[in-house]
Amino acid sequence: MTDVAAIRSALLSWYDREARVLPWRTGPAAGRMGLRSDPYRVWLSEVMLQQTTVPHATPYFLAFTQRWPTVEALAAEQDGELMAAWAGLGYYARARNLLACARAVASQHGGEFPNSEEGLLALPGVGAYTAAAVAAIAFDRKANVVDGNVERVMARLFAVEAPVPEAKPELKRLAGLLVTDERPGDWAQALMDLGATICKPKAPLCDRCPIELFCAARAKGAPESYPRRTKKADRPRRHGVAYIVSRRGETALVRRPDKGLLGGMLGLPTSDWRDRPWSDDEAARAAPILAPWRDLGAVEHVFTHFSLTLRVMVAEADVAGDFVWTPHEGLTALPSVFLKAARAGLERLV
DNA sequence: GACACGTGGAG
DNA sequence: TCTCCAAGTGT
Repeated sequence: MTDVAAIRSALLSWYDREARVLPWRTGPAAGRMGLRSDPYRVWLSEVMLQQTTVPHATPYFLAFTQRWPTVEALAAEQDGELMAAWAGLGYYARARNLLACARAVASQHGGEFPNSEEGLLALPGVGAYTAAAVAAIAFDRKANVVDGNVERVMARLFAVEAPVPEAKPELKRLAGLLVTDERPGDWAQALMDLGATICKPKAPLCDRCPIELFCAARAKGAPESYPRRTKKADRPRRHGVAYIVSRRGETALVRRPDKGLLGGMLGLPTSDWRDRPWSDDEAARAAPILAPWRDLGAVEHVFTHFSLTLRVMVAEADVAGDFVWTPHEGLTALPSVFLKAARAGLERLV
């Protein structure tokens, strides 16, 4: 691997010129002065960015850091407030783990994040990637930071023929060959920036790539065909009913159990989500209260592992019950699937 | 190792 | 419309 030094030099130079300005990054000037990023902000950004695009996560990052400037402030927040602030970002286990992690750091680590990969890895919601990323970016520790971007860059740089996910260990090994003690945080971010802006999944911009000359996939003429992938299984469809119980301009919500889909979030009461559609009678029987239900049509929503056809039913009912009553105009801090159902329902209600 | 777990943008 | 997939983790 005589090219290691040349590849590193080319990519780090590119990063020094082209690094994107992102709210969780300190500027290159601060980096040269030896200033590290705030571990809290680095950690928060890394968790938010898991399986999530920069444009989607950015407004949440800004809102969170304004409202909770420190890990202690976050640790002191109520569960429900945190979950509401996370609504719309998806993968809600991240939010539950975020709070658990903040509380662990506050109560067991004196408010300071562990500064080693191993220590970070022990925290809730911090896996191999996030531990390595925070260690490298916030603490300047040498770490092999491997996310989807890095896997793609490695698959192309070395023209790895094995398909992912089978090739993941090999891709990680290859990434490790390029890691040194020099500028670990910048190296990790350079590699990820390259993957995000140049070495994109489709239509990579090879003519702008600083390491094009080293790229085996480019030499073969089909960089976009890496990494090889195995076919994905078809996404099944499920059917459910969501119920809008309306009372004087308010709607009944329920807190979902911590485990499972949309865990810990507020949502509309629903039936089970099953393989077969729901008839009117079945929908009425599965409802949270006895009432004259009106059919308001259906909405479609796609989750990672299934598609959902969700019928929306509405009833006016002056009931008590174990509900969280929320004004119609306040139905904003909900998972997107319920936002979709509530909006469709309330539109058609008028 | 396989699967559960959200969402929205791009092509 | 439809497929892909984005700075992954927990079980």
